[in-house]
Amino acid sequence: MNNYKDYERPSVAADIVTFGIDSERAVNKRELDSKMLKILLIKRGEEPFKGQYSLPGGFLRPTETIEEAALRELKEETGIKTATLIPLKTYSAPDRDPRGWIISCAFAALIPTIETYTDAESDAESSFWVSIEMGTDEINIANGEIIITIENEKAYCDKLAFDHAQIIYDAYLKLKDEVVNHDIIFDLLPEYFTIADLKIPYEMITGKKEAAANFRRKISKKIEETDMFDNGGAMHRPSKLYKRSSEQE
Amino acid sequence: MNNYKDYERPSVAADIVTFGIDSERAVNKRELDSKMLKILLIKRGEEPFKGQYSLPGGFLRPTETIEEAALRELKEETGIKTATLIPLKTYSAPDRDPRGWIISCAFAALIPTIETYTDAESDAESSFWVSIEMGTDEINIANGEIIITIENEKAYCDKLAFDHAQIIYDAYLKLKDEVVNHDIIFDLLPEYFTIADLKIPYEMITGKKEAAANFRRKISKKIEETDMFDNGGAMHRPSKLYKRSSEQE
DNA sequence: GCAAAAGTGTTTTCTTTACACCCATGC
DNA sequence: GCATGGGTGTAAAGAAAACACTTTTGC
Repeated sequence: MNNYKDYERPSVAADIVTFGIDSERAVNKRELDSKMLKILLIKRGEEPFKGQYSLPGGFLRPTETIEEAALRELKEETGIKTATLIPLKTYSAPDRDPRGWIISCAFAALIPTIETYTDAESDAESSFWVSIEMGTDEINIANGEIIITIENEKAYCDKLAFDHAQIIYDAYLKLKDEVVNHDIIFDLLPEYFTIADLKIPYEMITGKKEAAANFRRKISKKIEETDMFDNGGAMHRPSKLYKRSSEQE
Repeated sequence: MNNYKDYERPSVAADIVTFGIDSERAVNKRELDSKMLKILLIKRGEEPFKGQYSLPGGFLRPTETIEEAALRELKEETGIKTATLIPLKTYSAPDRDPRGWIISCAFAALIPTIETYTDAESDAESSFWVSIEMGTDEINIANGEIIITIENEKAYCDKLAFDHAQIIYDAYLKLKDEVVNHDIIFDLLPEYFTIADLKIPYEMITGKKEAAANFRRKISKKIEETDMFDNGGAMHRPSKLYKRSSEQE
């Protein structure tokens, strides 16, 4: 083997698909609060892909790990200070970036309910939350403004820069897999939550409706009752607040 | 954002934890064939970590993806031509390699039964298969010659170079997770196999014994009968050979 | 009272677990 | 015959699904 310095080196970036649940208080007291799964995008102000959307991200520095780089960029570009990071794959097609040889370590980042994180704390003008919904062969982003088409596991979208359509698709699949197999759903919720807070995002992400009584039983081992209640003045019985069960898995 | 060329660039390597099932025909006809989960290691002939063990791997080239780099290095260093690659995380601690700033995209690679791949086809003198067994707080490699100690998800071993002890530990956990949740066990088997070929590795990897009758039922939906039988002259009823079910999941 | 969602109970179905038993083979 | 692992049957226990019903709230 030759000396490692003989080899050309790529630039290494971290790109982040940030997921959050947006809870908008219902205007009409007869309705449930509307909950949406959202991701963070950036509108690109410069070339390449000027005017298109991209994921927050940036380059790895010699003094940090790639996870630290991801969190640093997330903070710089969106104001978010803490998040659960889930590593996705590394995107390394030689032609994925027209600027040159740049590979990207992609992450999914999960933050507890969005409202507590945006506006007040955000120092980023350019990043914004958009809704994301998974269909059978497409992903609908920002209520139809951005549509990712899926064909044979490949994702296409001409409004998203680089291979970010593919990264978003892969991130969504990973999120779903983690929700089904590893209780990661709790990382999208605040410390205290109602059963509905848990059930609605769960159904959106997995794409499957659950009967209320059955869902309650299924997750009962993973949560603990508190003696608090939540009722946004809605016209129905108040919901008990739960927290994540303290026993380890 | 500045021009990307302003940033210093790391060397990027791919390191591979190659898993395979080694089936040694039993000497005594009264015994079952012994099956072991094994991984591929390399004895380092040069500094750093001269004399210690490391994973096969090498540097990413500008014309290939990191997956292609992993498969190329696997072929060059071990003679293995095809494998199922599972991406692990990227290891990027700034001080992980004493030679300089080198980050590593790690992969698990799964190959069908070892014997068909080694000796005859291998053009690598330096790589070799060693057994791997997971205990509660340690990993036993090569029948006790290499012991990885686990403490709080951190892996330590002074016989393994770089952070490769940690990579092997993470790879094992990932393999286990994939076997439990995603039927990846079939990628460790040849096209035709007996129920025992399936059950023994499954139990070794998951660390849980399954009652034979129940295991058979559990996996019955995922396999198809053939009209072939396998009996290495053993003193018991011959085993029917099965293949993976052709229906997609 | 009424609508809406929270929450409980019951029955049915399916899957998982445990265990008893028969089958085919080489010696 | 006998030991060994391959393979089947069956019953109990547990989890998932379906559905009917009660509770608490704001108007």
